[in-house]
Amino acid sequence: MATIRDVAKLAGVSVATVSRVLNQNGYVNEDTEKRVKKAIEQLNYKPNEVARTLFKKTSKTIGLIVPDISNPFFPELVRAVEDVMNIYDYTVILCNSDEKSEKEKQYIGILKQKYVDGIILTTNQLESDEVLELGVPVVVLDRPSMHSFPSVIADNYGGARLATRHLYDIGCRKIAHIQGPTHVVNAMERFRGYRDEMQELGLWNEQLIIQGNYQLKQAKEATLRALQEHKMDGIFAGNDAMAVGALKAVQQLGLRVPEDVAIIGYDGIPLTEMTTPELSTISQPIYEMGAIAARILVKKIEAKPLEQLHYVLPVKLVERQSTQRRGTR
Amino acid sequence: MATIRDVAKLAGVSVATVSRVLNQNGYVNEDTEKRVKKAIEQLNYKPNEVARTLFKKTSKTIGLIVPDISNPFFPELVRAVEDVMNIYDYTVILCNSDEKSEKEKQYIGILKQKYVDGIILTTNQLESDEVLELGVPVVVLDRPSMHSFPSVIADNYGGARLATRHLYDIGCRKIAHIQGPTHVVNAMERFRGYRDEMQELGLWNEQLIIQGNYQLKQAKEATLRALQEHKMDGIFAGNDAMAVGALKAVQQLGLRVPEDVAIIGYDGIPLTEMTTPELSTISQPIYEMGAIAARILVKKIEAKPLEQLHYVLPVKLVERQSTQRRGTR
DNA sequence: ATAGTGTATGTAACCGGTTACAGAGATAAA
DNA sequence: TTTATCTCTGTAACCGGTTACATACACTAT
Repeated sequence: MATIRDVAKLAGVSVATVSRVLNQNGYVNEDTEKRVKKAIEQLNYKPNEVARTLFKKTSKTIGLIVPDISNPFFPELVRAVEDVMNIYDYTVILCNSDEKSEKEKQYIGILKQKYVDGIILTTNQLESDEVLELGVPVVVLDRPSMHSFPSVIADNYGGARLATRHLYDIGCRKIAHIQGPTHVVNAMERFRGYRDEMQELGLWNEQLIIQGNYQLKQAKEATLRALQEHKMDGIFAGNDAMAVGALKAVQQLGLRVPEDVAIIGYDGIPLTEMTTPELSTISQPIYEMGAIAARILVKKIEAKPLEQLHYVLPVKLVERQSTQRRGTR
Repeated sequence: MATIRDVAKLAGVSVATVSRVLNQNGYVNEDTEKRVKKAIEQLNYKPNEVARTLFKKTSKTIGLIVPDISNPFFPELVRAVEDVMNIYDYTVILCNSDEKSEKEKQYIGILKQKYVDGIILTTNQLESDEVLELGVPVVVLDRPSMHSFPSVIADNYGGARLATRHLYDIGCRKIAHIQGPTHVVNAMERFRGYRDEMQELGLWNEQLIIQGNYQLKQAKEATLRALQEHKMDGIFAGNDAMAVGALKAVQQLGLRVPEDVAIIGYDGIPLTEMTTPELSTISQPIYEMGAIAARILVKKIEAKPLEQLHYVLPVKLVERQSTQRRGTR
């Protein structure tokens, strides 16, 4: 690999001049510039990013910490971040934390050592102190913001009310909720939305709460048990995977969806279009969330002002077959 | 951030000694080592990876180029790579190429500038010259190897024969194949396996080939048309997404799966367990493929000998409801 | 004639590590 | 006693860029 000194020698100038040509700053004579450019071409010279990083203390790289890329919610989010960062010439280091603060801390340490310019964090485990101290721009994604970090989330509370209300509107009166892990903030927000809506409708009943832990299998098992113990005609699942679990449970007991039990999920991952019947869901603007987080991070890195610190994006009710009923009931 | 010189000063030694302590090489007196370690602790010193990289020309970072992380085949693969690389203290830069050689080339250039220690490539577009010249260890994943690069793939040809044979075994005689893009090598391998098996069974009929382009929607449309034109009692889809498309088409026409038309997919992504009926599929050891590719890359980086250059991993028939028939026919 | 400004380029320090090399003391071997 | 070897440590060059500073020349204003 050619270095800047090779280029300088070939062009008959000093390294400083080559650097000036590369970075388009300082004075350089037109002819000199041409000579340098020709030398660069001839040697197929590409500046060494590492040397540049060492001096400039900016690596054009960011860290993206997600719980688990193989959880179907995250690929689209990651894709969005990568797309936007690519536009601004940043590279993305992907880290899977499994929601373990151990791994998160470890990764944050490594990322700092590599001089990343910023970090996008999808987590709710990390004690904020650790993050606060890290001296690198951070954007919190899909989890409520800690302290003063910019954050991007969707309206979990509102979405949950929307889902619950939708089941009511199509005629459901015994509406169960399959709940995600109690330590995950967005799961609790969705639960709150469900509870408030149910109370307002005068339908609240604690027995209609099912624990699904955001997992298909657990949701299915728990729904099977619940269906045998209590009557219900609608299920609002805290995420789409659990909605599939519920769907399977209902079908396994010989009940029809949506005729006997209507089901609605949450997230709007592609999977919801693949089941039979297709699942209604509250769709989050996943790609947009990632894209906005990335853009905010770039702004923070470049020390530009943010128009807004906390973004709460609207969600959308997507009606599909699993909540399609003929008016009456 | 403290530097090695800060540590040296605090411990009353030279930077060379600190470096020796850090890297456990050269002679260092026990007492001195203790003093240095104490200073490191006190300053919470972490060596600057960038400076280290510049000198050593190894960044403990690799590049992973996939077509599109939001394609459900890849998250598990990426996860596997990340997991294994993490064990060996490597960090992973994720790149989405969209199968465009433009983007691939661009990324490869950037990765080189960042001194990545190796690259895992999931592609079939890149002209091998470009890759050959890049002077960085490369492992080719999920696509047949180019030249002398190590490669990890699953047995596409054998899997396709297995799928076709399975449909035959459960009684199907008019077995259609939904084909992936003709420029994608593994799609063609699967087609070849289907064709050879069909010819051996004496069932070969060109009219039973459906173009699905690896896309759910296109597969569904094409299958709808095909079902109206030709009789068929079995469908082997080139990937799972297209199998879902076929399933939807069959159901939309009021036919039953598996009674009227049996369906089998390919890949074994989690989605196949979520449909109703659940989809039979040829399951590739996705995680293992990623993990092996990562391990090979580490070996190449560390210049250790490889036991094997080309890995062709076995696939597995996963029988689910979509091909479940009562013996006779 | 002189000072001031803009243009053009080079020298060398610097970023924060690693390591070749040199030097010094201690110990063992001849 | 001399020499060789081992242990321990420091100095300084190096990795490949960037940039502060110095220098030099051309041109303009006074």
